[in-house]
Amino acid sequence: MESPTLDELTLLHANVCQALGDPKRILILYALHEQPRHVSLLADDLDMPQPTVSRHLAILRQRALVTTQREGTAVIYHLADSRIINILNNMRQVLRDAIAHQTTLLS
Amino acid sequence: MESPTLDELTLLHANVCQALGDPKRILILYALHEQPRHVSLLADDLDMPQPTVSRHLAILRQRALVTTQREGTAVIYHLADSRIINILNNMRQVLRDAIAHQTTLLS
DNA sequence: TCCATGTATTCGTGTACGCGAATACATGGA
DNA sequence: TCCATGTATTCGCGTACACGAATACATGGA
Repeated sequence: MESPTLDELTLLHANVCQALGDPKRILILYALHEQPRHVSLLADDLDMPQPTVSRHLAILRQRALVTTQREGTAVIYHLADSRIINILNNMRQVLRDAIAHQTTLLS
Repeated sequence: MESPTLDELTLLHANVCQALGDPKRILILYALHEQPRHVSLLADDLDMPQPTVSRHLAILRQRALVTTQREGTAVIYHLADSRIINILNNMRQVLRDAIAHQTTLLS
């Protein structure tokens, strides 16, 4: 494992942010924080097709935002780092404050 | 200004994350945190074409991540909320830790 | 081995993004 | 008004993403 240059780190950084840039993935991360789950259960709970959930989980896994653990035929997904939820919550608060300052976000 | 539903908030949340999901925009935000600047100076400092910087700034402005202030013909861009930098730094730390745990992020 | 359960992948399609190049627009001074 | 400076937008193109549908793959039990 090499130590990445600043540009490489910025690129990885952007990749992680991009992974967060989809509403379904945000819902998935919050759901996994509440309780690790296997794919089908997650699909049921969030009312999404199983292949859709699987694809999004693959992206999150590739970006190291979630981890997996096999259990028979099922694969349990966990949030990789609970600080991710803190980050998401912080962003949400900044967003709420921005809305409160009557920007044109909702147009 | 209405208060958004959970889904609307999640969508706005994703929009903000998506705005962070580009390496050039991350560099722009860090640069603006260091010092508010007008577009051309930012373009010079970051070695990007002026239209490119302008387009990225428009996206960041639309997502309420930066604010503007006219000064003659120039437009000074400011970071809207310094907490954004905290968030980015936190993400970067999580990313560094993930790399240290030898995931396959660099493949 | 065959089947059931659960997960991942492929295919085709429509949409959205990012860019370089060129150009339009806005502001202020002569 | 005309020009210079600085900023925003349009156009065309190539790429990347997200989806539904269908299907392939993996695991464990009978």
